[in-house]
Amino acid sequence: MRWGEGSGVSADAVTGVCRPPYLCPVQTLENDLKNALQTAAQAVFGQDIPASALALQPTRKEFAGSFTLVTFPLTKAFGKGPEQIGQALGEWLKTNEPRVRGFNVVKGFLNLEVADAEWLKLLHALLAQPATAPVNAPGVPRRVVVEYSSPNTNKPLHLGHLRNNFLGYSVAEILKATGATVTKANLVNDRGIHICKSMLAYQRFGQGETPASAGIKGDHLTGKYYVLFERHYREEVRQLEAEGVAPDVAKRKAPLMLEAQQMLQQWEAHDEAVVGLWKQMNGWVYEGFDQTYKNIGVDFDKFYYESGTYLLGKERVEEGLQKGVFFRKDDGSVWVDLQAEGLDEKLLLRADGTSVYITQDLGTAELKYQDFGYDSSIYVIADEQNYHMQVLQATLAKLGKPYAAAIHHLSYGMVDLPSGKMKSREGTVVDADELVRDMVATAKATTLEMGKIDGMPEAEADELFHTLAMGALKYFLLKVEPKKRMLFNPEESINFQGHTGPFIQYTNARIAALGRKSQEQNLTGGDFGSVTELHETEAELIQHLAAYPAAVAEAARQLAPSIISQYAYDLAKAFNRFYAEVPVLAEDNVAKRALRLALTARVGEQLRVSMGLLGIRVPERM
RNA sequence: GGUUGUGUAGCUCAAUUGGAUAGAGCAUCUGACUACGAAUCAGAAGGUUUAAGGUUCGACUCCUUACACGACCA
Repeated sequence: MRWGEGSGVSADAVTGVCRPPYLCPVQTLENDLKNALQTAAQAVFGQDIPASALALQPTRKEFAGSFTLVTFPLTKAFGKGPEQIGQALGEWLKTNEPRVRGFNVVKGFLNLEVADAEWLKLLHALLAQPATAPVNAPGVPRRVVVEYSSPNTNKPLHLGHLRNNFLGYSVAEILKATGATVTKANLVNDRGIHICKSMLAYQRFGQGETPASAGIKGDHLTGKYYVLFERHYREEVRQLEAEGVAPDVAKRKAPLMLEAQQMLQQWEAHDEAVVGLWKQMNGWVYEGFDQTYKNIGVDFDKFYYESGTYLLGKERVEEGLQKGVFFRKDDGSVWVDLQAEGLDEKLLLRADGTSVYITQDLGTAELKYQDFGYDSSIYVIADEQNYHMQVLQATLAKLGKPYAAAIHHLSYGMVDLPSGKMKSREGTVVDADELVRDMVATAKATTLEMGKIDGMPEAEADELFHTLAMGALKYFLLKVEPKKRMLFNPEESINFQGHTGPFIQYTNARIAALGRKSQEQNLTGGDFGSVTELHETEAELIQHLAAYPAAVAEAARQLAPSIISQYAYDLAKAFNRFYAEVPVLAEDNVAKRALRLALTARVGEQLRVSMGLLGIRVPERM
């Protein structure tokens, strides 16, 4: 990974120093404790703790304490056993460091208990900054293009696209949260043989049908003809094979395939009729995509079209030939030799001069760099393209492009169904629009059954059902680490209880209800400076709140929304524990009540912001 | 065949990048709504982390080999 080598990284981001515009309070507490540990080590052992051993980790739930130092690595340098070291450091801290209220040593682990006053200080520091303040994330690039979605215009979006869209959107938002300048780009694959297939089928069987006349979304209508092509084509192949033609020959020589190829050539030759049909059908598809994108809540700053970049790609191929890094074979086709890079020879331009996928990728990369001068260009693409992306990067490097090293493939695993892999040609896909519709229906049924939104206006209720459905779906797809394959079981996978989006949404609805009630009862605000002691669940909540910057920074470094989803879940969980254990509105002590209200409101905001990074909205009631 | 990814509780996923008794949710069982929303909380049960070696204070994590599944490249 090449994070941080780009020139646009700010000085603060590089040094890791956290300054006011950035959100970083827990780091200061951690740093204070680390400094104290260093002082203790000097005082007790006359030595420094090496930087590699100075990492504090959150203490596990089953032990007392908040931060833990692992003392095993110190045994050699200090010439003492791990327990001895822990005990000695702990005792020194307890008597000399007011931040440390107590400690315990379990084997090689020194667990530090932080004084309540310190948590209260931390809470004040947190509240002094808006929850939306950018997060200090050393090593994360500053100018980023995130390319995602990148659909083909011959069929509607399916479940696999949803994972892609949610990942891309979320990664972009997470990077933005670190203060990076992010462009969301969508490279539309609007040309090629697959497009001609649906065009050809439409010409044959369409009889002038339009989305309006058929009452079907444009992308679905076009997809219908794509499937129709495949069906007739397979029939032709079967017939040829029955006549004794070899299977691979039959596939190439079936009349429909030959016609589709001819159509592609006509398109490249700007044949008026073909281009007209192409424009018409692509227009339908874009209308359909727009609706879907809007419905699932993703957006783009910039659209690229392969029809507009493949010529630029051909220029790059020419450039490579002139530089002598590409070569031409006897049949006229152009190749690049990447064997030195551990890859293979790769075709860049066919013998007939037509482009292949990678031709247009070369053009698009160039164009993106011209437009945005990124230090990092992220491609959200399924892992079946791993090899292709390596080839692309290596080829750009051969061309000596400065941006080659900035390319990063965010590779994600396929979404499997219980019945196996989705295949659009065979119709075994989960259609995105249909899935969302089903989810909304389920959310509606579940919510109405709960009976908690009686009297809510219909429009508002419909929006709520949509918010809940998308929350469940997005959370489900984003909580899994991207590179892992995942299983989607339509009946069982989507829950509204447990480790889900709606669990977190519900937590926020409770918080919002507390907010409403405190308004009604005039219990708002107030100073809580007089509070000196905290309930265990309160301290825990503060620690979770303060962990937000670290979670965002890590998510940005790893391009892993799953880290954010885990964070939001932990925070909601901690709040629900707090909620079950201590009264908020019913607390008699005015200062304590004020503190709990402030804490509650902040948790709500933090949940809203965190879920926002996943593209999930949180409702006020549900 | 070559390259590469994955393999953790019945199921779906975690594990702060080498740290404690491997954690959550679903499903199963038990308890809690006249303090603020039970889509919640508290608890029980569920594991030889695919297998066998190795590295070390310490391995789901790193190394070697094998097995299973997937993807890509001929």
